[in-house]
Amino acid sequence: MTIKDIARAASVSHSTVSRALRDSPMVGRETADRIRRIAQESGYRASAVARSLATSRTRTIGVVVTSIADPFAAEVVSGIEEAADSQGYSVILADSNADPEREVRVVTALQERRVDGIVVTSSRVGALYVPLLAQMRVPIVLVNNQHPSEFVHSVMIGNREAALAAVNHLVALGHRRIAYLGDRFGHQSDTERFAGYREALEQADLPFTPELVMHGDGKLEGGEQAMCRLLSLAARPTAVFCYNDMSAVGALAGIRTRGLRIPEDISVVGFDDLPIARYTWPPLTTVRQPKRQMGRLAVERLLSHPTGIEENTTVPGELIVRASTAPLMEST
Amino acid sequence: MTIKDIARAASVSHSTVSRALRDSPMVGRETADRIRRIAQESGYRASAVARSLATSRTRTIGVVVTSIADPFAAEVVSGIEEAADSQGYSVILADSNADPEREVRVVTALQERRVDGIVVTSSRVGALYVPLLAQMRVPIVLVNNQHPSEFVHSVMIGNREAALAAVNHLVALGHRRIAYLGDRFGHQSDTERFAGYREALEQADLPFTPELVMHGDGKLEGGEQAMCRLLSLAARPTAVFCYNDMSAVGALAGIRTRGLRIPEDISVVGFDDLPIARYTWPPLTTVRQPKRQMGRLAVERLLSHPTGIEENTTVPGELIVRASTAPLMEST
DNA sequence: GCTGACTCTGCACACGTGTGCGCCGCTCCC
DNA sequence: GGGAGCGGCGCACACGTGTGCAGAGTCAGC
Repeated sequence: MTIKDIARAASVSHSTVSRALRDSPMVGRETADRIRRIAQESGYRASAVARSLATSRTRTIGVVVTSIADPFAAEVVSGIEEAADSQGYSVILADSNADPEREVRVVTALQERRVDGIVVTSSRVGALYVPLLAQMRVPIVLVNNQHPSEFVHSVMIGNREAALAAVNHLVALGHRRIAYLGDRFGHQSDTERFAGYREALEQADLPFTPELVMHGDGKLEGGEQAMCRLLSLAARPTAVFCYNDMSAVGALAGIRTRGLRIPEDISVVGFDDLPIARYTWPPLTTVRQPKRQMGRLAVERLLSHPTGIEENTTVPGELIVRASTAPLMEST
Repeated sequence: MTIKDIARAASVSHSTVSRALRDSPMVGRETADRIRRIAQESGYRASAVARSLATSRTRTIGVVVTSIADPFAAEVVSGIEEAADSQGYSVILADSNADPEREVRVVTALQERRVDGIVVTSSRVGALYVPLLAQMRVPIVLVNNQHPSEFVHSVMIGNREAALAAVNHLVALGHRRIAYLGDRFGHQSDTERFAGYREALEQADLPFTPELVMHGDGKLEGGEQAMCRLLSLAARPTAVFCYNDMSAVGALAGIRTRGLRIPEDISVVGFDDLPIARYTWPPLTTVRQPKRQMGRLAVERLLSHPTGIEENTTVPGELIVRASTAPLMEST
């Protein structure tokens, strides 16, 4: 069932059909109506692949994630999908699963599929495929990451400021031994949140203690393990600022396994404000990222700057205080 | 940069280049090597869209989800991606966001993009787009859902048996007032899990009490609200079997807000075994679904049964007993 | 040396849609 | 009445790759 079949049925040329279906003013009123009726009745669906070949635009965007099972990435992708759909674009999902070999494979695939743009979320700085991406003549938007290069835009959260606010919150509650539970993969977000942490300590005239910095994997397991290491310290922290909510939830579990109470014995702050954050016990104090909106913004940047100069958009985080943080107890 | 440019550089016809790059035995050894070297050096990437047009196969599979932000769907998609990648297929993600209008839009898009197959996960029975799907001449696999139709395969968990085992576990612990916290969208999974619940009651000679059945939305909010309704009953349940882990986590929060303890006052069982289930407090007793494997299986079915007769694959669930369930206390 | 078989390469067309340009017929105006 | 202008339509080619078939070249066997 192609455009030619419609043409035959309507006794016109295929060009006229093509124009009629695309609402071109070049075709007469009733001819167009007749053609559209026939197309409708026969259940005709234009071939996007033929159209792509002819127009050299595919109306697809590639989305690269480290893992779609990561809730943060999933929320961002949800926003991307929404914006893409509303503009008539489709999303090709490329899950690298943090496997370097697979990273280059999926990026090669996106290149062959001639996607009109690429959004990369939660990538590691210096990942193998970044140079590959750069050589494609296609706009790229990095979410929560930056890369010095042309064709690369970014949508970021104000990491340093948000981390500063989160740690200031702990300081204001009287905490002095505040740990940082980071991520070990060298994300730019981690570096910047850590910088905010240090800045808060400095502003409060608190000493920076290297032992109070531990690295997880940004996931539940790593968060728990890193927390356990923190709890084994001779002088353990009374509060922890975590790289993200998943780490924080892991930390909550680690703390409870030791028989300690939250927030009485130790306060915990996360980052992301995943849906689950309201439902942990106790509910998690965290920094809200407008994850869906960031996804939508990424698509907007992509489609409005076909190949312009680099542009970096920063959205603010918002500290959400719940019950996992409390004033320092006198006992310590 | 096309196949013709390579042809010119190698002083051969474009046909020979096409064959050389596809490792056809029809082309001479050193000619092929020369062509491949030139292609390599010039960074040539074949156009998947032109190839698709010529071969009328796109090597893409469409994945329809109600929401990619749902952790169960995300895990399944992760498995789908993995299997697709290993077979050289790409995934087009179509997130319907439970919006009927958008459902038909995304399915139309998949149709126009000429995907080679479709996996639908967590759909609602009788969703608007199911007939649309059926009329495409493309293999379809439903995950945790079935639909009587040709071209439709399915990969399911043994819902009834698993639910039976879960509720039997509660019965064995001495519980007699066991609630079912379901889903209100009419998923087939919900119906089947509910059937397993009733069967377990029957086998244990326990009466079925309609008030003990409440419906959430399969997400955190709905789980909490439904749980609150259950706790408002004059004779409240001592155990709850939940449709899925997200509902269960919501239920945990609802129970705690009432100042009750888990599992001392009330036992909770989930379904899915999401990563988070090990990290709730207390860790959640639940039924494990091999989510990634189900995704991989779906792709396998898709690619091995281009258009054969309908085939239904069922994988078993596994009860994982953790700390959210305990023997009934004497007090009640 | 001729013939047949085999290897390698190129020609030409196909896939389905978009589009520049030319042609036809009508209308309007001088 | 003739020419200009214009609306409506078709011709032909383009997009980049795959492939059936024919033809050119080589080699071995008789």
